[in-house]
Amino acid sequence: MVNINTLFSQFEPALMEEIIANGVIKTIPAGEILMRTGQFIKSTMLVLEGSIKIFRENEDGGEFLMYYLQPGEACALSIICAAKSEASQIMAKTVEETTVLMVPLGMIDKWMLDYKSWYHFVLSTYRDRFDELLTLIDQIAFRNMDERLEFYLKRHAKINNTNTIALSHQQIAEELNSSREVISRLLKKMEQRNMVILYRNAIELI
Amino acid sequence: MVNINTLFSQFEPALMEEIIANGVIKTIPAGEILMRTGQFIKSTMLVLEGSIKIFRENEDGGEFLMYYLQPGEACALSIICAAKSEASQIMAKTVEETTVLMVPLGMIDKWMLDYKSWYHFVLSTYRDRFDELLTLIDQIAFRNMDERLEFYLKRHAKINNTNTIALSHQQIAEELNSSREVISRLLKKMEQRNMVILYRNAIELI
DNA sequence: GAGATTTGGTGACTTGTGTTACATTAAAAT
DNA sequence: ATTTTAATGTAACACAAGTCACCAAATCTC
Repeated sequence: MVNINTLFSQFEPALMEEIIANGVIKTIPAGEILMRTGQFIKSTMLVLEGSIKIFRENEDGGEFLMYYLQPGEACALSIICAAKSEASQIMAKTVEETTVLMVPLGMIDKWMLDYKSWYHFVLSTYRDRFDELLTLIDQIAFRNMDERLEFYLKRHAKINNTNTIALSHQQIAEELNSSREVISRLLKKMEQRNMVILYRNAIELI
Repeated sequence: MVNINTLFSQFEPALMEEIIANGVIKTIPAGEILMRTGQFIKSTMLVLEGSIKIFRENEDGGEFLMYYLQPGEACALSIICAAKSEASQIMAKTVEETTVLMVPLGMIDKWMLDYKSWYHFVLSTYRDRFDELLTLIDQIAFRNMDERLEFYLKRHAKINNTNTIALSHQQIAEELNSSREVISRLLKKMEQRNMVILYRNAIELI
């Protein structure tokens, strides 16, 4: 069982009680789509365990990575859309079995006024996602694929707290909106420069 | 004199009074830098007249366009940047003579709790900028330069409410992080397809 | 174990776009 | 009016990255 109090220790006790009273804890298997482009958002969620990938789908079904939601984080877009009851522009999918706390839309507005810690949490969530998008724009606007790949691998390693990235070249290519051959080629070059060791379905950073 | 009441008609009277009491109206000449990468922000601003360009500077001084702030809009980033001690990666600059209403940062938090219309305004500002960044990511991740140029011209025309875009090829190239020759080439092709008419320092959309 | 599928490696080619170099024309400055 | 500067046109080339074709090895399925 996840300890919500530890994960969201910044919340004041009264807010925590309300969250527990109004929220629904749900465990979702890996690879499930949580939000589809154009879909209306009925509730927001706080991630308790696992991780959620936020991405944009291209014409060929490639899942262009925007960022990951980790435990202790919330979906910024759902909070914003909640206020306006508008359709989402992005897709969300669990990358592993994930436990979330679903919070009804009505509560979000209410808590903003009632709890300073919630207000700061929401603003900080929004700020962090904004920053993440700025970094992404930086990458795709100014960096070549070799730099983007390196950045991607390092970030992946950091998030999963390991030096071994368990992904196929094909999966990486899709998340970077590139092609398998290009990624294979660049990875081989990185291996020759002793930056990585390549295995089947795995890449070790050194 | 600009009519603040018309521009921000959604604000409740009490809020409007506070805005007028606490805000400072300032007119800034064209081409002035309002926010520099890494700068600390002391106040946020509501645009009353003119327009402000939000962009990212690349190594060569090119001003990669993110979006424009128009009358009736506020700078979402100023709130975001203020709370973060780390360097903001964006810059803001007036594109024409611009009148803004400067609001001390302390007021922003306060009004969020006191005035529902302010709360909705700020959240809606966030949401709109987020949307704008998503559209930008879409463009640079999935579109070729010809499509991006077309999108850029149409948006520019729409914002300025005219079919004639008064920009040099060089300026356009910088905002799209491309080069002058490439833009000239693509514009010529568009002219041959009867999509535009090219003048010196101006492009007419047809 | 045989065949099918997934994953990765690689060479040849194509395309989009950035670069270099220089010419031409319009506008501004003198 | 002449000179200077800024804006635009264009050809030739370079390079990153996408595509095609095919192969080899690992893994899964029956």
